[in-house]
Amino acid sequence: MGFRFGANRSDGSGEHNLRRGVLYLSIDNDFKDYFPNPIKTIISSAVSSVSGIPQSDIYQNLQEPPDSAIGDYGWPCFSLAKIKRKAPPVIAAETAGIIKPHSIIEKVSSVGPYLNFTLNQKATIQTVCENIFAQNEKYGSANIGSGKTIVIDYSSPNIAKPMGIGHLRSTVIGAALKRIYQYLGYKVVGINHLGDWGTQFGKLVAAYRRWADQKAMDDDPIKELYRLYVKIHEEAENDQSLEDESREIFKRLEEGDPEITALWRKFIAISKLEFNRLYNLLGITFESEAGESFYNDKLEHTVKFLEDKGLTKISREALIVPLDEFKLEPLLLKKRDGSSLYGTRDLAAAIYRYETYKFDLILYVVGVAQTLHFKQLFKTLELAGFEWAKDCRHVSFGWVTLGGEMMATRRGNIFFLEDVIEQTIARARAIISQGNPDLENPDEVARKVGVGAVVFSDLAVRRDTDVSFEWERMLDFDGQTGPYLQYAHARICSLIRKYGKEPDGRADYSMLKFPEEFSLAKKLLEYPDKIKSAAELNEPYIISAYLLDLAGLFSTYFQKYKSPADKIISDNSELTKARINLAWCVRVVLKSGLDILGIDALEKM
RNA sequence: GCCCCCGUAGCUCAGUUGGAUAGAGCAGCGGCCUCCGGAGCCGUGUGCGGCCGUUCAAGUCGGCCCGGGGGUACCA
Repeated sequence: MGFRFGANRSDGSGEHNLRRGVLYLSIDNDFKDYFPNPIKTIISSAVSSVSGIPQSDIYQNLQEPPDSAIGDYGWPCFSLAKIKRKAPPVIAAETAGIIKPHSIIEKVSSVGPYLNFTLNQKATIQTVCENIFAQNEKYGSANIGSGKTIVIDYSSPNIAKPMGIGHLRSTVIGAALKRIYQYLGYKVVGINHLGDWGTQFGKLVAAYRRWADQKAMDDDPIKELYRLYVKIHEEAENDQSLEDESREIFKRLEEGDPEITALWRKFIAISKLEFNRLYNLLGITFESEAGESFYNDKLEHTVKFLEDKGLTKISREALIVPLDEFKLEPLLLKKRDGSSLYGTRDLAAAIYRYETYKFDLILYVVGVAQTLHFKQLFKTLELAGFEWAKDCRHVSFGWVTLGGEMMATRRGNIFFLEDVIEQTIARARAIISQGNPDLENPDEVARKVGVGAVVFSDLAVRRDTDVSFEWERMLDFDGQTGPYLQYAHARICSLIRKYGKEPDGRADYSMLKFPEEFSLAKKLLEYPDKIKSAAELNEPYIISAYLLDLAGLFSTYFQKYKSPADKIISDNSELTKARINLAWCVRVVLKSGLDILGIDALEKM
């Protein structure tokens, strides 16, 4: 079976780094001294050498002044003032006098307690453009994760329920995180922890036996299973015997009852067909699809292991891991009838995954409702002596609400993901017909735009905020949307097509004198740090927000200068070269970011 | 009951882990194709639920109150 326990075995990388009494993740040090912005690196290095404050602290605290007339980067001197025991404005002024200008940093000044740095426009634009031309689609990538493995548990839908718009969150957040970490050099194992086991199957079988409509099962099996699922939950509200019956059926499934097992297989086959169709549409892939049932033969080992460690006890006829000294509810391992629970299976899964992948970090992209569950799970792993328990993270996300109410399959108030995507594709198709009827592959483009709109809607906000679903907004492709980003990308592609040559990165960047050109360069400079932050916080929306900024700056720039001399493509071939190079860099970053989010960067739309 | 999360513009959301004057999109209104794509751009108003505290500095941290939600033993 290949299943064994490696408690207390060190993998060599999992040192306990203590700061503020918090156990550091094994990958935290990977980020600490990663300074991808060359200009911030120069500034923070200079400030560090005159102040003695660690460069990483300074790098992290460099911020954009409220007005670009003050400077392009600012650093608050309060921490240094405290060390030197002088007033912050005095320290700022003194320090500004010490630090020498540089070819890129043309002015060091102070305003009140802030130390400010003004960049040279030409040197900045040139630096960033040459950087991006040199790295192309690898701009912003890194090898800080080289040799390390991250496991991400995402999507993980439950069998026999259609995928609702709510399930999309785990799926697209997890898939984006996977690409973010891969971009930083980590090996990532994406796992679809299918909900293919548990008492819910007992419920489903009970419902199937009672109310299944064979014709409906043939026509649209997933919808029929959904109907049964909702119905049994409704009926069970007033009929306790249904709950008991369901538990009994699940127990027999766990014991291998052939008839129930056959039904179970049938339900899984139906669901997987539907899931795979959606995964294809969304471009989602996994390295492993070991679902809950996969661990069925490993549960006894797990339970016995915990028993041998003396962590368990019987309470109210159930086998539990008491956690009250940590102010947590107990983790239930076995019901009174001996059957397993999701906690049992998650324990076995975590251990199996560590044994199999030797991960440096494992992320569970699961809704916020399961916060307590993961606290219990991680604490139990810690108590069992697994030092990697500190490398387990619940990456939670908020609810999808509908008119202020939580969407939940059981309540029956969900929208089917497939229906939603169909609608957005249809909307995209309509816009194409109206605005760009000569497009050669309108259906393909409509599909990519529609999917992009849906995916982006879930990646555009912080994970933990609940998102309210509104058709009106989902079908609106204006403003802060996926199609807006795709449109900006397509426009730049169109420009470069018109230019007719492949830009090579060489140009006289001193010719770029517009403030928007400077702003774009500075924005492009931020991209690698955004990737870093997105990984540190496990927040893909950081990339989404950044791309909106970037696309917005470009759109403004593009539309503002319309006179023949100021246009990107003008009679002045040297100037055109420089401008096209900058636009090309914007395109590279837009495409890179969209790729990471899982949205197709279109050349025409 | 106990624990956790959340209240920012009419709506949907940001706010760089405590920093300089709280920002976007949508909706509304008013403008912009002598076209490098109008799925775009420009202009225009209102806001941190309330009170007290911590300190040089609070939308951000702490306490209490009000309001909304979630979790809380055999569902996941």
